[in-house]
Order: sequence, then structure tokens, then C-alpha cells
Amino acid sequence: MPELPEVETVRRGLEPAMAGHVITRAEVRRPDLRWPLPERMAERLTGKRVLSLRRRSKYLLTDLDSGETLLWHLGMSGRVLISGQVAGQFHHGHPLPEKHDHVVLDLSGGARITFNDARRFGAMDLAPTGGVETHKWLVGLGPEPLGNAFSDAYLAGAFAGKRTPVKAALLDQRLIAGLGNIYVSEALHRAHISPRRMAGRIGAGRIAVLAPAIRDVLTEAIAAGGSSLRDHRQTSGELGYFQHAFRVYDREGHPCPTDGCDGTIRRIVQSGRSSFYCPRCQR
DNA sequence: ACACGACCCTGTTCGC
DNA sequence: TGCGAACAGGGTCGTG
Repeated sequence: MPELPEVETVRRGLEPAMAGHVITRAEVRRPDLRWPLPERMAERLTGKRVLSLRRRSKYLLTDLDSGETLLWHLGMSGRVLISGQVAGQFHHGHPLPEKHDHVVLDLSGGARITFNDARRFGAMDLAPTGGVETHKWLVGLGPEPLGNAFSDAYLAGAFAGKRTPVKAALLDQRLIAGLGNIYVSEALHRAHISPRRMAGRIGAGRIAVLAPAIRDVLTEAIAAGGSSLRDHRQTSGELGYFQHAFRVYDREGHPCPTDGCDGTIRRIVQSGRSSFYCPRCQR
């Protein structure tokens, strides 16, 4: 699931279950995710208090009172479930291990956190909290699209001279962090820009429309609790609502939702991945 | 330096 | 109904 809004939704779900609590038990049920889990991960987590939960791009950062930060990436199919007690309320994630439950954490507040990832494209690592921004997963990332460093002026600079389709440029995490296949299609539709257009050939005026379109679609998706396609769930186990707000993603053959546009949504393949757009109002 | 394709792994959906 | 092919939110690596 996990593009920026989904990871942020997970972060917000985990915060009350983890922040301020001690990890009383850590179980690694399968040590080989995308890469091997860090050495002695269970011991390095057990007995440590969680100070805070942060997000950078599509990565979750869990700061511990041991001076280490647990970095998580959900890959394509990763999900995080909460079961047990959180602030007096009972959560039904799935309390007993199920297939593809790879890591289970029990918290002193009574919550159980389960990381489940069928495709095992997800990953975890432990690194010193001081300087975690220099971790190899984070060091090359572009600015957060919802942060102050992102603007239409920044985007214009990032696109300048790029001889690659804007679809690929927006997926490039070095240029802008956190966008994935769904929200790139959605943002380009809102800005009426074709995913096939060369990034370096988009005028400043249109970039000034695209930058806020990116921010808006992410903000709205976070407010809706993410999209959570197919079997993906929020930590509460509920489906995200934003999938119902998709204007083009996975809507091939549907009428274009742009006011006054009579186009039909098309699916094309760019660098091996689907793009959805309206050939009539996206140029 | 940059851009593109192949690849990692498993599950689900689609077409014949 | 059965079976193989295509496809799925991600990132990395090698090649030209």
C-alpha cells in the first residue's frame, strides 16, 4: 500500500500504542525480509522505551531510549496490525500469529504490534538516532512534499533539463520523497499534465499548479486514512477510504471526472508500471 | 551522469 | 473448473 499517506496513517495509528511505552517482548518469526534483519534485533529492542514515532518519506522511524532508531519500510505488501489494549481501548488486529507475520512487538501498555508482509519487499534496520538522517536509506531522499523545502520553485529546479517523462521524475525519490504509483497518477490528473510529458518541458506556470496538486492529494489522502488497496488495512484493520476518491488510478475506461471534460481514462505502461490518465484534459 | 530494464517474492485476478 | 500468464503499493542494481 505504502506511499506517503499510508505510512503516515500507520504512524498515527502506532503512536498511541507505542510512544512512551516499553517493548516488553520482541519476536522475529522470519529474519529474511528484503534484507536480513539487523543483528540481534530482538535483544536490541527488548526492554527499550519508545520515545517517538516519526516518518521520513515512506520510512517509519521509531526512536528508542537506547539511542537507537528502528527504521521500517513496508515495501509493496507490508502492513502493521495492532491488537490488544491501547489507552483503555481494545484493538482487534490479529492477536495470534498468521501467515507472513514476520515481527511481533509487545508493548507495556498492552498493545501487540504485528508486521505482516507477504511479498517480503519490506525491511527493518537499527541505527544510532543521532545522525539517522545519514542512514543509507534516507541520505539521498528529496524533500518531503508536505514540508517547507518543497515548493513550485524547488520542483522547477528539480525538473530542469530532465529528459524523462514526468511520471518517472515524480517517482524518483531523489527528486521528491514519498510519492508512489497511485499518487503520481492522481496529482498529474489534477494538474492536467500528461504522464508522458518530458519533465524538463513543463512550463513554470504549470509547475505552479502541479506542486499544490501534489500537496493537496497527499493531504486529502492522509485525512481519509490512506487508500489501502486490496488486502491492505490500516492498523485498526479498517480499509482506508481514499481509494473511493481516486479520479484516475485503476479506473481505465471510466469517464474523466474533470468538469466539462468528455475524455475516457486510459492505462498505459511506463517503465514497466501502469499510469492512468485522461488523454483529453492532460497534456 | 543519466535513463532504462531486470529483478527481488508471493498472492490474486484475468483470459483461454 | 483448471491452469498459466499477467499484474500488484516498492527500491536496487547492472547495463548501455
